Amino acid sequence: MEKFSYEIKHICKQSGARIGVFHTPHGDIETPVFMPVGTLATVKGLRPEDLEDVNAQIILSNTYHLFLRPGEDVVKQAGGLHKFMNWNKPILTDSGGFQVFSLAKLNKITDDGVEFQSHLNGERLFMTPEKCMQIQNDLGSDIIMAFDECSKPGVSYDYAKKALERTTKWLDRCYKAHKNENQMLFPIIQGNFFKDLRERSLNEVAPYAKCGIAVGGLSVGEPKEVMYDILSFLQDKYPQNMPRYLMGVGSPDCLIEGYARGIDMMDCVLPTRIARNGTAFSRYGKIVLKNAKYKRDFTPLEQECNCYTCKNYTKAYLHHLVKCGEMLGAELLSIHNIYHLINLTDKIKEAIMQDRLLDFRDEYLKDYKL
RNA sequence: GUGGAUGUAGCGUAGUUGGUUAGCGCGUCAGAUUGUGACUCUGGAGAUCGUGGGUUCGAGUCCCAUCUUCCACC
Repeated sequence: MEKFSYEIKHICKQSGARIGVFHTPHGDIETPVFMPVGTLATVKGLRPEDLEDVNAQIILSNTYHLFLRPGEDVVKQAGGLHKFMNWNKPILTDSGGFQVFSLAKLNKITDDGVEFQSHLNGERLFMTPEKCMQIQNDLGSDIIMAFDECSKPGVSYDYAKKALERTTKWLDRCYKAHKNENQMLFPIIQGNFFKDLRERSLNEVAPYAKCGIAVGGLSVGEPKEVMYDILSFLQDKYPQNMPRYLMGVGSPDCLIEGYARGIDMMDCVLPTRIARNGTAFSRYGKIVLKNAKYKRDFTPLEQECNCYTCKNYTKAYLHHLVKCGEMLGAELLSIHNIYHLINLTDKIKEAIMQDRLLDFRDEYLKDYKL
């Protein structure tokens, strides 16, 4: 019996957005799904119980970070990532491809792999597709990502082409090195902002996609319209019978726009990062809790929100916590922000079910301040 | 009462032999954050330099008076 499969339950007639169930060894995931990010084997500020409370179905963790600290051997010895961090639902690990480019001091990219310096201590290290697979195999996540090269916005056509070709070659090596049938390998589509390169990348990596494919290299600083345009272009070209994962997105508006373009899975650090800096999502836009106008606002972040934070705390209290730099403020805001995106995804599911996601988007964005 | 010290933004302070628009930290106000280096980054507002007079081309800086606070002595 296959350990992974994807069942499509409904396709929105208006947008093409899908509702489905992704079966994995650690349980089913209803899509569309928003995945909170837990880089260092913890979603910052939330206990696993909190994640359950906000209805998180799957979380993300990170190969690059866990490789550097504590080391994949430690996680393996602990019995795998699920046991190590006490989270028994599905986990997706990012490959470290992005981090090697965004965090580490990059020394050299060759066809063989990437030489980089650890952001922790400057140690020179070498990452290859094979090493990346070995680390993710040891971590024991359910979904593992291919080691890719995420080219930056603004690079030349020729460089973007070279990066996508290398990504495909590395994918082939990932595929050959990966043996664990309890882990699904997601290929990643690159190609920067050139449509023909995107299409080419999709066609090259699709044969390696068994139950899931990802779009990388977007939401890296380009205008949103550029991302939406690429996503629209790709929408009818993906393999149909598997989930599509848009990496690193997003904000509430990006979630809606992404799902409306046939994306099934997204992840983003935004809800937890802005929470740590004192900002909350709301139906009408961001709430910056630092602002003085909340000093005596004894109402919840959102009256109608059912999250733990909104049910028990006022904006005045959150304002106080944020102003004092108290960690509870970051925790409560993280809970709310993740709940907000997951709850929004639930509303989107309803709209897909009713074949009216585009109407829903227009209604939603009309009152949403970007 | 006498002698000494002190006074610069809400708080703490820098300011050279007198020399452009009085600098900094905290606080304050507002923005940013998208496959995560938690507690970050960017920007704004806020000072008739205790008060009054004098010297000087020019005074936070020098002189006189006065007030505040603190210390010591009677």
